[in-house]
Amino acid sequence: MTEFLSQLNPQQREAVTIGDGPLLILAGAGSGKTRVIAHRIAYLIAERGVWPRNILAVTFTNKAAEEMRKRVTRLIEGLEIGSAPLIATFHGLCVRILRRDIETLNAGYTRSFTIYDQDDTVRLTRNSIRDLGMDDKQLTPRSVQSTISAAKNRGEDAESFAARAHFIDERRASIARVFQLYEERLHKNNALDFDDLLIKTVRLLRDVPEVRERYNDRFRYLLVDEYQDTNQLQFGLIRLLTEKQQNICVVGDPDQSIYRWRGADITNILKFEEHFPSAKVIRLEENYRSTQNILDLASGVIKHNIERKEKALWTQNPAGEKIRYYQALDAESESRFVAGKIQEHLRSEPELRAAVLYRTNSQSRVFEEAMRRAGLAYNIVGGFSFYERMEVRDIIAYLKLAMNPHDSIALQRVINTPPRGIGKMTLDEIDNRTRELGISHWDAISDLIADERRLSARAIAALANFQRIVNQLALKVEEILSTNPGGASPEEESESRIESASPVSDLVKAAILDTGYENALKSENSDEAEGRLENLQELVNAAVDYDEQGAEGLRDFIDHSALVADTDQYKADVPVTLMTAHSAKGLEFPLVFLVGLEDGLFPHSRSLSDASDIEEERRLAYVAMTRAERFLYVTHAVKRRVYGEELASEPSQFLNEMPLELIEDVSRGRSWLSFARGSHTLKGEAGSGRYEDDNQYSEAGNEFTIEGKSNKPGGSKYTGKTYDSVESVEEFFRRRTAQMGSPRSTPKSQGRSASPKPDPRSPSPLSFGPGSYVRHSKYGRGLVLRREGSGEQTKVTVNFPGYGAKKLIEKYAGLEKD
DNA sequence: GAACTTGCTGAATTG
DNA sequence: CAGCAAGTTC
Repeated sequence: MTEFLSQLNPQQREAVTIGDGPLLILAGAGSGKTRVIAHRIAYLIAERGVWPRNILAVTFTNKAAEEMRKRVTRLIEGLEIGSAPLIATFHGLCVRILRRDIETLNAGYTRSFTIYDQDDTVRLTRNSIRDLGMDDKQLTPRSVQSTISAAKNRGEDAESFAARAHFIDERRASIARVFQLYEERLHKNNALDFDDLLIKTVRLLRDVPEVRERYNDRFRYLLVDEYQDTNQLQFGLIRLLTEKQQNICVVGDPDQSIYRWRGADITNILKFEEHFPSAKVIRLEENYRSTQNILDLASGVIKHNIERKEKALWTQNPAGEKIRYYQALDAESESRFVAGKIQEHLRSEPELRAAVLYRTNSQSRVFEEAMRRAGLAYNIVGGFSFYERMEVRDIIAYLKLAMNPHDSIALQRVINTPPRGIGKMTLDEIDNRTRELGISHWDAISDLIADERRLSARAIAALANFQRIVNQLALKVEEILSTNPGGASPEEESESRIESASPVSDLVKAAILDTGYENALKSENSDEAEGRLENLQELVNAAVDYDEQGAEGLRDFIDHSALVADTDQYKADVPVTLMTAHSAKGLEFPLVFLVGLEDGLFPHSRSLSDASDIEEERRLAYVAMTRAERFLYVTHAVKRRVYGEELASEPSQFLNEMPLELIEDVSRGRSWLSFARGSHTLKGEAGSGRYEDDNQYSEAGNEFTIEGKSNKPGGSKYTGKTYDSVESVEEFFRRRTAQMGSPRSTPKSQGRSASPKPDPRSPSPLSFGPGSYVRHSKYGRGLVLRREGSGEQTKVTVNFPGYGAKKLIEKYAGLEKD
């Protein structure tokens, strides 16, 4: 059984076989990270006699968990083992623990709590804002919810948030009030949001020693994947779970930390050895995935991060093809290029799998269309997943309601879906009642029906109808619950019961039929309704998987629908996969297209103002590039529609950070790259000197510690020219203007690119067009990159050497012509 | 009360 | 260009 060790290199083998105690595996991209975890699990079971149920492996995504499960199963196939190791996502693990033990927390939650997903929490936030008499236009539910979530992730509760908010500003104080009401209502509804899943679990383990003890005994070996992305709460969870045994093995790569915005704390991995003093550290630095060229390209980019420790990732793979670069006119032509290239590759290698990686989900649509036109089978990961479809969520809401009619969010969602004559007036009345008596919406309905005076007979009838529907469904749930006690001992089960072979899917069917949902769709008679019906059929199919678990299965099924956010299980045999760079983490493809490499898109505009945000973007680009095994294409478009408006877009700075000698230009006509090359030789700098590091860091060895944020560079870190550098931008504009003048340049569309929208209305004397120099009192001399808006709101983006690009309101910036 | 129309504002990444 | 909310009409 040790034969599987022979497939590993010495470092991997050590990581797999090393004994108990804390272990940190620093695994570069493509170094066989998942493989090592899977092997370690198998090794623990097969060679060290660890009981599988004592092993817990935690991942971030369902996809990763799935993959891990598959690999482990393959490795331990044929062994006589009674149980399987638990491989789950953080959230999945928490649900599991809470479903069992939350009541011991004595905080008023019951084991049948509901999970609110993003959609639910935003609704709840909106309700809270309104009920506090605030304006949900000034305080948009979405942004308030994300502020709340960020606070919860920092470990702040409503009270401490409020205490601090007081000193900040009015807006913050308002959010604090919403926060409080939001929490109150979650609690009243016996509901937990995603953050609560972690928070409550940590609290449970912290406050209830018996429970902590039990899980410490149960999970004697804990393995964590993508450790660089853990946040404070997850760290807390890990520490509590390993308190006793200290058998904690984490795997991660600081260069692939891309979830800071979600509270991920990179110091978790950087300080692992401080947190677990007896920790051993193993580095995996040989890359098995990519060609030398791809690796060099990715390294060339990630090198520009300052908050980083140099790492020696290497490969024995051949240099391979050059990286191909394409400059497209717009998003459509970009997608056409990609589809065309995929076809070309498939012609010579029909088995090749391709991935198209973009920064934002909204980019997917164009590619989807291009694939369809090209007749390429594709699938999309992320974006609107199956479980986010309206009709699917409606049916789930009915099921939730059947299990817990006091779930007000679910109730509000479906009380009049399909339309059954419960209108605004009636709903308002229910709301009033709810508030007056401090009861749930469900109770308010009974109350109003009994009252008779407050509503018209017609409204009362409609409410009674709704009540009947939910009750009927609840009754079915109860029936099945009593006849199919999932999880009960087998003997008990075998006697007297008319067991349904398909309890869960039957309930889903009932929720579709008995609520009038199906009829409403059928009578619509449209293609859209047709599609929805198909989706619901699909939902029933999905439920079948849970039938064998009996009644417990319904709970699991509903949990699953909340926790499976990405369209998991992208079929590996489909030739093309479209997804965000984030979703691609952990995957690999022979052929990769990294698209939309434009300033403001990738790196995303929201990150431009903050240096460490840019660094995270760069890591994201690094993740994307290192997904490629053999062929990598990088593309960008010259213009793109944003908000339905066509805007000129500049090449991403990341393009300029790529070692240009590795790149082959396959654009039609002159491109940014030919410009970049031209300027390069013009300056007569030696190719190798271009990205020279004056590195204070690369020599410092392989300590994966951050060199402190104090890295105030006297200048920028490298001496080469970046896209941002004043000279290169200047040259770029010169080139562009020259190009535009030439009669052979592409007709009409190109005229807009150099200066987006010269506004005819405000020929202000203070207008600084792109390409001109300005002087700022604080930042000094800079070059105008872009100009947008008009009149009072004219904003200019100016690049100041040493400070980076700043967006300024022209009117207030006090700029002078230089 | 429901269906339709207009008008407005606002998208990053995920479990 | 969306998705949503308020306004309008039947």
